[in-house]
Amino acid sequence: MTEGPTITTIAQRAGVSIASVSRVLNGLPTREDTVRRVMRAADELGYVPNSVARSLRNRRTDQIAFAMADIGNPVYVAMVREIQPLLKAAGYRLLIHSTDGETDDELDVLRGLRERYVDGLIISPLRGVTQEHVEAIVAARAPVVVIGALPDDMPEGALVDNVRTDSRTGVRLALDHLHTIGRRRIGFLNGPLDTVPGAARAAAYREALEALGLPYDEDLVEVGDFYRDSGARAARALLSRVPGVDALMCANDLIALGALDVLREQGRDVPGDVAVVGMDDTDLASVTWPTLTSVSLGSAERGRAAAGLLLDRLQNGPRGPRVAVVRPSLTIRGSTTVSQASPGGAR
Amino acid sequence: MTEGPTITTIAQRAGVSIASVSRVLNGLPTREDTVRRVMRAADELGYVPNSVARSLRNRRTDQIAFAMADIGNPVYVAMVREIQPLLKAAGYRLLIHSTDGETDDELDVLRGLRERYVDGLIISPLRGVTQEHVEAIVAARAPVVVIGALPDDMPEGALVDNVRTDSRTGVRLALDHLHTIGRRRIGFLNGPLDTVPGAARAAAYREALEALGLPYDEDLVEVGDFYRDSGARAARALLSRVPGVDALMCANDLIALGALDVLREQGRDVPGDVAVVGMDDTDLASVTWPTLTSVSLGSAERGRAAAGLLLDRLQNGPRGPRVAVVRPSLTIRGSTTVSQASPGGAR
DNA sequence: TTGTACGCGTTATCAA
DNA sequence: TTGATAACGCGTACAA
Repeated sequence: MTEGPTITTIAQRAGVSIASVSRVLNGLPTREDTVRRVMRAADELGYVPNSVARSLRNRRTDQIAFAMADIGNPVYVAMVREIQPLLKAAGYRLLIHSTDGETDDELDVLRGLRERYVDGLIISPLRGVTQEHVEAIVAARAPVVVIGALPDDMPEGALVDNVRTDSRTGVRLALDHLHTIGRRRIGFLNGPLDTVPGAARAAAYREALEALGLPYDEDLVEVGDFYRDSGARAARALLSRVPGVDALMCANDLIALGALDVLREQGRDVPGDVAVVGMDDTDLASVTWPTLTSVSLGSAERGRAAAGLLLDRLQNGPRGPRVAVVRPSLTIRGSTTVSQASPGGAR
Repeated sequence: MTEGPTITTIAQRAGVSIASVSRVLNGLPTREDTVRRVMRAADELGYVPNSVARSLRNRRTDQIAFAMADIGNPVYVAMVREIQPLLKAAGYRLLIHSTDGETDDELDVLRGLRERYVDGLIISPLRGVTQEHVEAIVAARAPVVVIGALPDDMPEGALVDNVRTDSRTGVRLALDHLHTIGRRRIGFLNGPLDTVPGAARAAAYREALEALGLPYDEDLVEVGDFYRDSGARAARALLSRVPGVDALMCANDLIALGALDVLREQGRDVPGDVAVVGMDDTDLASVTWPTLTSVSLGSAERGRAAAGLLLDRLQNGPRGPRVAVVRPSLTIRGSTTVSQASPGGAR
């Protein structure tokens, strides 16, 4: 009772061999009488197959892992939310790894693949895919989907698919919008430059300015972390350095929250005095006041695409590396449009 | 190369038996020369132990599952965020199950424990622990921690610990606060009554009113779902039925968001005309405008406590069922205090 | 149609 | 100190 029935227990009880039990349990053709006796015994014993033993034999765990920097970040929550039901529907369990964005932790996860405790992995490396990442992926012998940028020179043998977004275009959409509503002194609050998003968005900001014929002024740029308080610090610094700023482009929504805090604290009207745009279009964007215009990088779509690619590879066997690109879009809300900014009317 | 080295491969290469390989790998006393040869062979082959085989042999998976209604809910995110690092530090991997609050899915998870794919489970049943839950827990033979209420009559043999909060006291804190700031017509926006939190909070609301000597008026109560749009609907209904309401107690923060939406839309000042209190004290509460006073039910603490209880049981063997109670507290913000409500001054 | 026997990769016991 | 060997629970050739 305390140890749980196995097919051997059933075999004894039903008076047949373990092979017959296994056959019945797996629905292979068996004499009807045998089927009945086995099923009966299994029922009475409350038999449940041991998934570990099955995994050892079948060389598959029916588990998939998702590794990202921080499960507290709404972007990753959105991804998990899409990934989970897809995996579940396909019969896989989901493991979660939070890496804190530490490259070492990411490498541990990738190397851990060799222990074969999962059939595949979705990973979103925060600071980019290093040579060591690549080596670990090649050595993994389990399919990996990378959400984010991948080096151009991936080795042939790597079982890897790639889901990426185009934050360049994303930033461009935002700056175009700000330009359209008449803003010309557009500040930029970025995250760390040694992260993939940070670096990409920095470059994109310059490019977008150029395309708009606006000068690049490094006084308008502030670098911090991807958090709210850091965003507030950065905003404060930028506003005191360049009081005439009429728009703030923020590298993510949390930074934008911090910026909104400071603007409110200083009594500056949003978007009247300063328009604000966030990035990632998280749930937070519709909660702030004014609501936050934000560049959507399609977190949900990226999650879905990643799960889709992985499942396809798992179910339909080997295929060449693939890339899925999710197009960014701009969700315009109150922080850049007066109409929505004060629905209550005069107040 | 494609199949991965095992201890047998190593044994051949090192010219020793698999037993010796195993000993060396597990750090058991071995002749130094043997150690060197084995380690060398293992290194050269890039050996990594197969976790599934090890699990089969050791009867432990080093995995723990957390099952909750919806990973998109900030309450559960807060829990996961605490649970994950604790498990990781103790050498366990984390599996996530989203049950959508469906009792059937919860039962599937509980029954799935018999497949032995995890060493333990933390579960937060949305609609309460039914007789079927209890049976599954007893049959599980793996330790379970339930976050939420547990029936009084749990059978002896159940390996179950319990983490609960006291939402009665939580609601009481909120209503006391509202009463203190002079509110007397306190509406209540609740979630479904067939959920554990919904039922508990409904009762708590009545009790708290009574304690304050305020009459219970069913016109002041609206029942919907635990979501923002539902909260908005409920608020609209309540406000049109009883325009003179001077406070809204909301059964969670999402409902409160919806209420804030409606109040703003109707041009009612918060907290001047109507004070609002949420519940759960999620990250959202500090993002809204005005910021949201909210009853903290200690999601993070509950997560931590649950992980602690489970790990303790796993590491230190059997012990009687335990209960950890997390005390609620009230985080006062702008939606109930004028001072914080308009920091920008006259505007 | 059924049963025997082996292998999946480890760990642990028991002789030698 | 070491090697042969037996589990762990399941699936499946192969032979009967």
